[in-house]
Amino acid sequence: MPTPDRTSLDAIVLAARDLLESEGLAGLSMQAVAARVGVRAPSLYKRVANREELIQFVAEATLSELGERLDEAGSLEQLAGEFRAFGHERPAAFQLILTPGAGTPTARPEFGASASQSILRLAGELAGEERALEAARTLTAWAAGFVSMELNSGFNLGGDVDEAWRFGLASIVKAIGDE
Amino acid sequence: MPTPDRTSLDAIVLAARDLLESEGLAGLSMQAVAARVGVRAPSLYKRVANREELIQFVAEATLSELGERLDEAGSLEQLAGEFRAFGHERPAAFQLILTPGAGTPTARPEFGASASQSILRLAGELAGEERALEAARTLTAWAAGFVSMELNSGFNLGGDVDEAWRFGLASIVKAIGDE
DNA sequence: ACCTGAACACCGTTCAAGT
DNA sequence: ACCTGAACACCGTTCAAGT
Repeated sequence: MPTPDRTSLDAIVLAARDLLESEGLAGLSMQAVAARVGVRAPSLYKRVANREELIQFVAEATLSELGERLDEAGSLEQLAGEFRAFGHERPAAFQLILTPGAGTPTARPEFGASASQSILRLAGELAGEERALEAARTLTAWAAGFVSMELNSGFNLGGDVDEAWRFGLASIVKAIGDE
Repeated sequence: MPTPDRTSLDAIVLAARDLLESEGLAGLSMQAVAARVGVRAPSLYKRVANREELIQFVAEATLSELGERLDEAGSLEQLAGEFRAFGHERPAAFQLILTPGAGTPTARPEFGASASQSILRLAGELAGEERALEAARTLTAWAAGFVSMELNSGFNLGGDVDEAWRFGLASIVKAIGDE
C-alpha cells in the first residue's frame, strides 16, 4: 500500500543548496539535508544515489542559474559584472562550480557549455568569430581568478579592490578588441 | 623518564603534503598522517593543535615553495610559466593556497605577501611603480583563473589550451605595459 | 615527555523490518 | 513504495593509563 511521498528531489536539492551556502560544503551532510526536508538520512537514498550525486545536482542547478543571469548581459563589461555579483552572493556555490577541487563531484559538461553561451557570443562580436573562443577564455579566466581571490582573501596587500577590477576589466576588453 | 621522539613536526607536515597530493584534502586524515609517520593519531596532537592547524602548515609550506620558484623568474612571462607549471605538478596544493574555500584553513597573510614579491617587482618594472599593484593583480587573477580552470576541466569547449594560454598571456602583458 | 587504547560524538551507507 | 532504526566502517578529538 503506497504512502504519499514526504519529500521530493527538488526539495532535497534546494535544502542542499541552502546548507552549502550557510554551512559550507562540509556542512552539506546527508543528515543535515534530511533534517531540513523532514525525513531521516536513509530515505534520501530513494531520490539520490549518494552524497556525491546530490552535490553534482547542486553544481548543475547553480550553473543553470548563473547561465540565465549571464544571458541578460548586453556587453562583456555587464556580463563580467553579473559574474562577479553572483560570486559575492553565492560564494560557496560559485566555488563549487569553478574550483571544486579533486574529489568533489562536478556538473556534467553540457551544463558548463550552456553557461558559456553568452560570453562566447559577446566575445565573438568584439574579437571576431575565429578569435571568440580564446577571447572568451581570457576574460573568463581573469574574472574567475579575480573573484576567487576576492572570496578567498587573496588580495592581502591593500589597495582598492574595485579599482583593480575596473583596471583589469578595461585592460582585458581592450586587449581582446585589438585582435 | 623521557623517551626519544618517534616523529617530528617536519615529518608530519611532509606526510600531510604527500597525502594531500595523492589522496586529496579529504584523504589528509589524522589517522592516515599518523600511519605514515609511524605513530597513532592521538600522538599527532603533541605537535599540532588539530587537523586545521596541520592543513594551515601545509598551505604555508606550499606558499613558501611557490615563492622560491617565482623568485627565479626574470620576466613576467617566465613567472607566469613557472606558476602554471607549479599548478600542474601540485594541483591539490595549488588549489589549497589559491581557492581553499570557506571552512578550509588558510596560510597566515605574511606567507601570501612573501610569495607575491617577485610579481610585484616585475610588474613594477613594466607598468611603473604606481601601477604595479593593479598590474600584478590583473596578471595574477588571470593566471590563477586559467590554471584553476585547467585543473578543474573548466575548458570543455575544445580548442588548444596552450594556444589560449599564449594568447591570454600576450594580451595581458601588452595591456599592462600600455599603462 | 611522549605514546597508546578506549571512548565519544559525529559521518555516509546498507538493509531488514515496518506501514 | 516509501520510510525507519539499527548496524557497520569510518572520521576528529579527548583523556586516563602506561613507559
